[in-house]
Amino acid sequence: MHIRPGRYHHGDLRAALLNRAEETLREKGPAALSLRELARDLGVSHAAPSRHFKDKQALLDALALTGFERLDETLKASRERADESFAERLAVMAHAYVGFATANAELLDLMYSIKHDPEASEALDAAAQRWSEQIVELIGEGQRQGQVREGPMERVGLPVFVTLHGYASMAVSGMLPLETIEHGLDDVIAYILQGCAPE
Amino acid sequence: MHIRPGRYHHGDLRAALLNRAEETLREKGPAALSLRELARDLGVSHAAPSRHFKDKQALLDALALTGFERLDETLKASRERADESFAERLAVMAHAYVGFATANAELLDLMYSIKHDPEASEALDAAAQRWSEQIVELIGEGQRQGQVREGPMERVGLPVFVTLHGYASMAVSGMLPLETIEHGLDDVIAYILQGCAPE
DNA sequence: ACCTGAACACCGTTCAAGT
DNA sequence: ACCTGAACACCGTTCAAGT
Repeated sequence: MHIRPGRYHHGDLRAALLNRAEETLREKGPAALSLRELARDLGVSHAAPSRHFKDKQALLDALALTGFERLDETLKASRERADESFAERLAVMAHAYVGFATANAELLDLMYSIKHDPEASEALDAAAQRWSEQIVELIGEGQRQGQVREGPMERVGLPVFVTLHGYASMAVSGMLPLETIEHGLDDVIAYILQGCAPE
Repeated sequence: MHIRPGRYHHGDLRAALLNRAEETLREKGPAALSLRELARDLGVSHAAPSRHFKDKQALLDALALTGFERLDETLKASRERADESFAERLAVMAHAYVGFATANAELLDLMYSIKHDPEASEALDAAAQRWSEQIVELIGEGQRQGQVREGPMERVGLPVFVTLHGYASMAVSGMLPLETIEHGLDDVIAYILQGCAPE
């Protein structure tokens, strides 16, 4: 078990905790996530995690943060695969977001869960803001190409944002039949295009 | 403490548990909800709840179900306040749904949380389906009035559904600034109207 | 039928103490 | 700096027993 001799069991217990937490979140759900079991899985004492996360909520917040970072990377990568037409770029981003959401359902739930601890959520808010800015850029391009109505971003971009988020959220919560998820997104994309087009 | 003599402490412990659970959910969040504390609050032993809910998840499921029922009533009531134009009816329903969501944020989160216990969620699925049928009716009226494009409901209604749900979901999760929530909905309604209009 | 009380196996968190 | 071990106050769940 000598991953890095001279540094106890782990070279990076913090990262190991986050990785393992995401696995059990995915496999057994949020209710089954316990700090003590995490510590057991990693072969450290049950008190060890407290050196890296002040409490369980801090670990969950950090986990949600990594989710936003990976989402951001996923969307950035997807944009390089898109051509220059607004419709195509919107479609690529929509599929990328919904794909991430369904592939990481429990994590997405955590990322958007209510923060009843109103401190420490600044970092999360900022991370959520960052990915919404990818939509802002997309909408801006659409406006320059005349595919999207003029107006301030809070008014023009918000509807697009909530539509994508709503689709992903419904898919994740299991309220949409699986075949609807597969075939419904293209209809939603067409509706978004029409909804934000100049009149 | 004789609420109903001859029937122990409570006339209806089940209902009392659900009521108290919703209060603490609203006031202290889902993490603070414990069966033992619920029992303590109601003056019964900690084992009493198990007579009415086989485990904690069963109580949460029942609570979510009451949420869907109240949502359904709220929406039904709102429809009586609307005139006959599609735009007006859509606006009334949108405000009613978003109003319910923000007034019952934690409960809405619970209603749409992932069911990692895939049993027993049939009743919840059915309840969610019931409120979506109110949108189906609305869309059907819009189609008959020529305000909404023709087509099967899964294709025409789904985009409207996910837009409203996405807006409510963003508002509930705290990702939208409060003033955006207030002023943004009317823009979203206009966008929905344009998005599902005949081309 | 409905509830109690004790018991069991688990938690999260803290804190002195070790290396 | 990083972790351990014991301790504390809490859980959810079960089950014999009471009324």
